[in-house]
Amino acid sequence: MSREAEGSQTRKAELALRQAIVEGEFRAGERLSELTLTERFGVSRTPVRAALARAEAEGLIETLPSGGYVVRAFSEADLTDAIDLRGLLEGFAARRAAERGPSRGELAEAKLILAGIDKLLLKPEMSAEDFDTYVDLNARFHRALWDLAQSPTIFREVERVASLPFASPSGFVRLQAHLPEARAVVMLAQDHHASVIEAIEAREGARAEALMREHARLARRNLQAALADRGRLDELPGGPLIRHAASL
Amino acid sequence: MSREAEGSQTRKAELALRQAIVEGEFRAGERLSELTLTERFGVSRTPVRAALARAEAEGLIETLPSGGYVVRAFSEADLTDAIDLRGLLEGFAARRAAERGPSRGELAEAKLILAGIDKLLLKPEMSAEDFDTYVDLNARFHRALWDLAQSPTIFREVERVASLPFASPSGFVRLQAHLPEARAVVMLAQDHHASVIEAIEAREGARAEALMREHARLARRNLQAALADRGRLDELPGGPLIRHAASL
DNA sequence: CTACGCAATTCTGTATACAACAAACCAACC
DNA sequence: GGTTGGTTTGTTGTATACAGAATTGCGTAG
Repeated sequence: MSREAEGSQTRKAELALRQAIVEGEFRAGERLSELTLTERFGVSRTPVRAALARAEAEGLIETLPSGGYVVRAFSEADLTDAIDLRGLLEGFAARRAAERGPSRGELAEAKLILAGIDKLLLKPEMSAEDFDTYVDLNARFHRALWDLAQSPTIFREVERVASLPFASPSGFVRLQAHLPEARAVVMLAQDHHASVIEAIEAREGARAEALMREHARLARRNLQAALADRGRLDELPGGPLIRHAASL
Repeated sequence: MSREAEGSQTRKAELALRQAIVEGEFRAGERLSELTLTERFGVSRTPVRAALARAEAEGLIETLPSGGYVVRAFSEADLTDAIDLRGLLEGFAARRAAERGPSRGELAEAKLILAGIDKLLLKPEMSAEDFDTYVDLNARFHRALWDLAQSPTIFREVERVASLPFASPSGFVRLQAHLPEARAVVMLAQDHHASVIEAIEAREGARAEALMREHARLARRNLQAALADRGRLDELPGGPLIRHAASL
């Protein structure tokens, strides 16, 4: 059976494992027994094993010296590093795109997404549904940007770094939803988006790079705000995996 | 049995597979049958499977839509992208190190390695053995640099990007060995090394970053030289995996 | 009450059997 | 001769049995 098949047991185990970890159903540092996961996911050990190997490659879990896996614990420094790394790679992608000079057609998709977000921002108030739409459009914009570098290698690595729930471009966006300044942050982010496309079009590589680096700092800002009042963090994807200075 | 154990069948398969691929024992695009590898490595399918999964995570092979793996083919663009990516991440590590300001003790190891390379360069001519020593010291210097950022996340990613044979800091060094300008390139590289440590010590983050990016360009220069006369490339680790414009 | 050692259990590493799928091949028919 | 159909072979996906190692818990001795 194909590895990418929807009905594949391996895929089933991968998705279930990923979801269980990200939703905090295991405590950070908890050992993941293959047999336990076998019962839980309703598949045999072989697919579970494959899922564990993949999760380790993604950085969600880590191996014990004596064998087996434990759920990884993330420090605050890990989070900011991951976010910065994402910004670094997105900045690189943007610079490459600018230096290469994409055609008008290649830029079309990104501009279309931008217009969609602009339209959302026209509304005086954003509903929860609007916010979902925004999260989706935001994710799509970032992927479109990665694609503009026209480099499978770069795409691969930035996708990888952004696969951690915290480092994802949409990772902390949801956290703003209930914050009063949410709208302002979204508008700021959208200005970054528009500026980076403008920079790419004008072949201003350094500017495009700097913009994406700064853009990632918005995520760090949201992270800081979330860390300030602890409660919010747990409702975040992957939130429970964050190890706090207090609980060290 | 531990996954890291030396005698582990999985480890055996991982090493054997990696070596076989890098040494070009498979053609690029060739399908890797699990059963074939099973015979070849003298282990069962389970460890072979684990080795394949790992090799895919490292980017040496890729999955077919219908299942199974094929040896990845690298275009020239893939190589330069991988090298640039390594430079980007090493630059980030260097900048982080500079901004953080490592203690004298933390810098000691890097300086020791630098001194070792300086000593090698004092000799009027470098023997093959000297070159091996240089390759080793060079690799150690780079790892020491990655470590100076004091960030497991950054270390992890730069190590990952540098795990591809071409992107490795020592990837193209061996290629210079027989070139007349080898000595000059090594001296240039060593100046980069010394300068980046100096920049880190002086907390000059932007300079440290720029230096490491430029440092990686040396690898690109070597790559260009190697591509110019095709013969040399095959004796390189991973060389046979490079797909040429001519053979497209 | 604590510390040490032994035993039982649980876990992972490994091999292998079985089933479903894909591709290649051959043959027959148009 | 080309195409289509079925068959056959090889491949991967999955489950599971077995062995060795690690961990846990208990009992005992100090």
